Amino acid sequence: MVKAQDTETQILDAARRVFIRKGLSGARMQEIADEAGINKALLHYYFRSKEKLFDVILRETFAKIFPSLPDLMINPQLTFRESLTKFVDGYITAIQHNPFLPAFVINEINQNPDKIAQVFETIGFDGAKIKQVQEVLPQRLGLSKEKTREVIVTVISLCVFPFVGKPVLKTLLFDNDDKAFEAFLEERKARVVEIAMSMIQS
Amino acid sequence: MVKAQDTETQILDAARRVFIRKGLSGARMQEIADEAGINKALLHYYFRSKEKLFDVILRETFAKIFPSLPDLMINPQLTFRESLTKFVDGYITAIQHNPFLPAFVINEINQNPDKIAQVFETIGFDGAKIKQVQEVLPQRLGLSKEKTREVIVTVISLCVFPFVGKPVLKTLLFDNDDKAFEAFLEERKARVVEIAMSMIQS
DNA sequence: AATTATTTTAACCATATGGTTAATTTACTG
DNA sequence: CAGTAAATTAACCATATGGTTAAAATAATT
Repeated sequence: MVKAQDTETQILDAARRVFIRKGLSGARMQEIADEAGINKALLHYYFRSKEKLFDVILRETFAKIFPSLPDLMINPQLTFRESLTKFVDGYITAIQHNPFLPAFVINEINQNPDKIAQVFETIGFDGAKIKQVQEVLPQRLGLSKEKTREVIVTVISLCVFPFVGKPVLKTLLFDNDDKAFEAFLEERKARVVEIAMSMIQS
Repeated sequence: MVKAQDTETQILDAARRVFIRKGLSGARMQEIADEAGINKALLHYYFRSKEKLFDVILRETFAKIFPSLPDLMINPQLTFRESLTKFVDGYITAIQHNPFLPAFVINEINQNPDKIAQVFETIGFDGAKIKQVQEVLPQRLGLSKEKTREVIVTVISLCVFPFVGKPVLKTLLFDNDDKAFEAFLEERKARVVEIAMSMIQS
């Protein structure tokens, strides 16, 4: 049983790469097996079916892409501005390391919205925690529930969209210059905080 | 030849629905044929292959989702605020009528970024027009090229992201209340303008 | 009406694909 | 080391899938 854990990990690594690149319907079990350097039957031996394997990856990816939003409010040692800066910085940096995750999640969730409930539970975002976010954050910001939602949607939109829209934005605004686009994302971290703060003050 | 045009339209209507719902790899020629109420061979008779049919839909969809950005600057009778309001309003409304287009475009373009050049040309966004946007708009706003990009990315992010992130946002912030989410989008039209304007003034 | 051209369909075809199985190899245990 | 359990593989299988074809139906032309 020395190789068991190892094989499982190899499969997950390969599956992650292939699923994120091609999506559920675009991925091929044979391709995953090849990329893992193992026999295709092993995929079923360890994970039973394509769907099951996919679900593991989807949940795992979800966990990566939903950083602890609660951190935004739970830490009372920091001012809100500091919390927000930390959040935006960490979030954009995380996506920079996995730039294809957002498009992957968006696509698969839109394809199968019913999965969202289970997936959220898997990562510990149950109803209780959701309510917590919905109630504690407005209190801390001294804003209405509605206004708080505005701020959250704004922050997330600004952090995530540039990554999913990258091919188009790069073509339209950056003359396909990768370096320039990366630099832009870097500057954005501070800018997003400014935009959000100005919403709160007004 | 009375039915020719009609059949072609029926195929396109069906293909649009299926491709946008399932994407290129998820769509099935048989499903498109069934939805169009015709024999599968007709799909190939009219459009040769799945890819060719898909490309027609992708280009068409692209045209829908890239409204005349140039309008933002060409019309000098309006103040910039008025232009922007018109743009944001029109853009969000357009997406409201086709809420799945953004996720579709994002997914397919990320899957195949090389297609972006041809697709852009098809809708008349050639190099010349792109340069025009990049140069005229900063001039009109009295901002640097960089700052102008910030504003554009912000506006597009804020307009588009809520639609692609809808399942997640609805669960997380709106207790899955569709009505509430729609109302939020409606309010957003004005809010997005405010955010963009405050960026310009500072 | 007869002939020709176009449109439509049913039946196929080759291949791809997710999944299974029986046998083989490797690792573990007494 | 023999025997058992777990891991791995090659060969299959049933079905789905994009695409083709030859014949039938419909429309256009003379």
